[in-house]
Amino acid sequence: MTEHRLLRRSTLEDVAREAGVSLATADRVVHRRDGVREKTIRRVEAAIAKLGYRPNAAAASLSRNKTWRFAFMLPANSNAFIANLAEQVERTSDWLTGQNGFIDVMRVDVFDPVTLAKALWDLPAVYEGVAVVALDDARVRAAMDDLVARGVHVVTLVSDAPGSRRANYVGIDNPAAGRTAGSLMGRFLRGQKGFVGIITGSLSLRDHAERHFGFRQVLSAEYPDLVGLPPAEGRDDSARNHEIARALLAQHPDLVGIYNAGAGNEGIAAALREAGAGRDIVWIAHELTGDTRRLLLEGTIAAIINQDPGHEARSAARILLALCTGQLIYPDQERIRIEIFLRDNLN
Amino acid sequence: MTEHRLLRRSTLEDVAREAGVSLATADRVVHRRDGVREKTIRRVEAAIAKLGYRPNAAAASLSRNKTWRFAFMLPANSNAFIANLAEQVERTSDWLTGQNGFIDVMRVDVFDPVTLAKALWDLPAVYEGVAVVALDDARVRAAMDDLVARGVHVVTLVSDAPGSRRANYVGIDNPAAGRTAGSLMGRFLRGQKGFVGIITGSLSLRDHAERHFGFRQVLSAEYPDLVGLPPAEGRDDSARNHEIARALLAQHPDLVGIYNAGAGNEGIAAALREAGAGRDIVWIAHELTGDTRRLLLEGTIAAIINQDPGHEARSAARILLALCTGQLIYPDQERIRIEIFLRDNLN
DNA sequence: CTGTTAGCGCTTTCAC
DNA sequence: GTGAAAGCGCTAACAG
Repeated sequence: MTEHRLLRRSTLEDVAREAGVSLATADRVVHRRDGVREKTIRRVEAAIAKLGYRPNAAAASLSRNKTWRFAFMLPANSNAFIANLAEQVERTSDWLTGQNGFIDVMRVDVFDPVTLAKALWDLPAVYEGVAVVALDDARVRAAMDDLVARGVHVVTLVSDAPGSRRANYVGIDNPAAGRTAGSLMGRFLRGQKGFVGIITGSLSLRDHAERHFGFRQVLSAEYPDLVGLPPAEGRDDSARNHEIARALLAQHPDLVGIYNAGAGNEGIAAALREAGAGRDIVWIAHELTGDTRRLLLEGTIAAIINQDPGHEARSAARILLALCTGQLIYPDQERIRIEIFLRDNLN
Repeated sequence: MTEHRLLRRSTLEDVAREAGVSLATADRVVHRRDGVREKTIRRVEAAIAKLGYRPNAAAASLSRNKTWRFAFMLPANSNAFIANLAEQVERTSDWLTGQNGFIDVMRVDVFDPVTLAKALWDLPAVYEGVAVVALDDARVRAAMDDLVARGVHVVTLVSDAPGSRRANYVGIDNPAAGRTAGSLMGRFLRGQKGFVGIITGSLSLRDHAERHFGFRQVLSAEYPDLVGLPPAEGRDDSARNHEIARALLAQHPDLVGIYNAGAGNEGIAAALREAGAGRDIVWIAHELTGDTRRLLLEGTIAAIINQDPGHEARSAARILLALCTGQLIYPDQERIRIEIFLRDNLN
C-alpha cells in the first residue's frame, strides 16, 4: 500500500568509512578519475551500492563554486516568434543565475551563413557552452565543429545542422510538423476538392523546406482531392505574404486552403479580409504569437502548429548545464513537442 | 549586440559588509524574520538592491540540511493512464532525491470519498507535502483543509477539488479539453449529419462531467447537424464500454462519431472491429497509452486529447518543494497543456 | 596511489 | 536587536 524511503541520505563520508578509505579516494571513484587501485575502486563501488549513495548536487555545486557562461545566438531580424524566444531566454537566464550560470545573448544574422560562421569563429573563449539557431551550411557546420573541438558544448536551437558535431538539437521534428499540418488540412477539408496554397519563408531554410515536404507528402498520399500549389517564398515578410495570398485568391477561385510554414501571417490575414467572407478558406499557420492567437480566436486561422519557446530556452540551458557538470539528461523532459492549438485549447 | 553579465555573484557576506551589519542580521532581513530595527532593515535592503544580491539556492539547501517528505496519493484501481502516472512519479522521485526530497506513493481507492477522506485523515504527520488525485466531495475537502490547517502543503493532481484550501491544482482545464474534443469532432465531420455517442467513466467524476459539458457545448452551439446522444457511463471499464459502443452502433445507423471522455478504450475498439469497415466513425479519445497510440497509428482513433503525466508528476513535486522552501513558482512552466495528438505528431 | 584540510554561501544556535 | 561561529556535503589543492 505504502512504500517508504530512507530519510537520511548517505553521504560520501559514509561511503568512505564503509569502504575504509578517505573522502578524497571515494570522491575519485565517484568521478571515475584515475590514480586509484582497481581493488580500491571495487571496495568503494561496493560501499556505494550498499548504502545507495547518491551525490548531493547542492553540495557539489557549492564546493565547486564554478560559474558557467553560455552564449545564445539568436536571429537578428526579429519576428514575433523570435521575440518570444528571446524573452524566454531572458527568463531562463534568471533561473540559471540560481545555478551559477550566466547567459549572454547575441543577435546575429543567422540567415547569412558567412556572418553566422564568422560570429561562431569570433566567439570569445570565455564560454563553456553555446546554443545557436543554426543554419545547415558547410561553413556554419565547420565553425560549430571547431568550437566542439575546442571543448565548448554546442547545441542547436529551433533550427538544426544535422551533419555537425553539436551535442543536441533542441527543437521540433519539422517534417512531422508539416505532416501534422497536412493531416489537419485534409481532415478539415474532408469531402472537398480544390487547391491548397503553400507559403514558406524560404525553401533554403531547412525547417521550412522540411515542413513543406511533410505537408505535401500527406496531401498527395492521402487527400488526392486536394492539390498543393507550388510553394511561394515570402521571406517571413508580411507585405510579401500579402501579395502572395492575394494572388493565390485571385488566380484560384477553387482555393480551399492555405498553409503558411513560416512567419508573416498578418499579410495573409489582410488578403483574406480583402477577399471577404465569401471565401471560406482553411488556414493553418505556425507559432502561437499575439497575432496568430487573435486570428485563431476569431476563427480566421483554423489551427496553429506550435513549438514552445519557453520549453526550448529552458531545455537548451538545462542541457548545456548538464553537459558541463556531467549531470544526467532526461530525454523525455527535453523532447520538444509539436503542439496543436485550436481556439479551445489555447493555454 | 552582445549583452554581458557579472561573473561573480555577490553573496550575503557582501551584502552584510556593504550594509555594515553581520551575516546573521542580513539573513534575518532576507527572510523577513523579525527582531531587526526598521532602520537596519532599510540599510540591508539598500545593499541588496545595490549589489543585485540573489540567494544561492545550493548553499541554502545544503546548510539547511533538511529533507522533505511528500506523499503522493494515487488511485488504487489502475488503468493505463494511472500506471503511466505512477511510473512518472517514480522517476520524479529519483530526481527529487537530488533535492533532498522523498516521495512515498500510496494507492487509495480515490473513487470512494469516505476511503479517500480517511486516508487523508490518517496520513502520518511526517509529511510536509501531499499531492492527491482528489475527488470533489465535502468530506474529502474537509480532510484536505485539515491538513492545510496543520501546515501541510497540499496540491491536487489530475483531478481537482476547487472549494478546498489546496495550494495548487496540477492538471488540465477539463471543460476546455471537452471543447477541444468537440471542435475536432465538428471539424472532422464537416458537412455530415448524424449522432455522436458520448461515453464517460462516471458523471460523478468532476473531470469527466466537465469534459462532457465542454464537448456538448461546442457541438450544440456550432455544429447543429451533429447531435450528441445522452452520455453513457462505462466506469472506465473496457467490457462495459464494449457493450455501450456495440449498442450505439446497433441502435443508430446514422452514428458518425464517438467521444470517450474516460478510459477503457479497448472495448470501443472491439465494438468498431465487429461493426466492420462499413461504418466510418470519427472516434476521439483521451490519454496517450500503449493502446490508444496503436489505435491512433492504425487510424481507428482520429485524435487523442492528452495530459502529460510526466509533466504533472514533476510539476507537483516542484510546486511542493517550492512551497516548502519558499522558492518562486513559475506558473508558465507548471501549466499543464491540453495536448492534441494526431498520428503525425506522436512524440 | 592515498589522505588531510580549507572553504564554497548559507542557516542556525547561542551568546551578548 | 545584533553578532560570532559551527557545520551542511562536496571539491580541489596539496602533502605524503
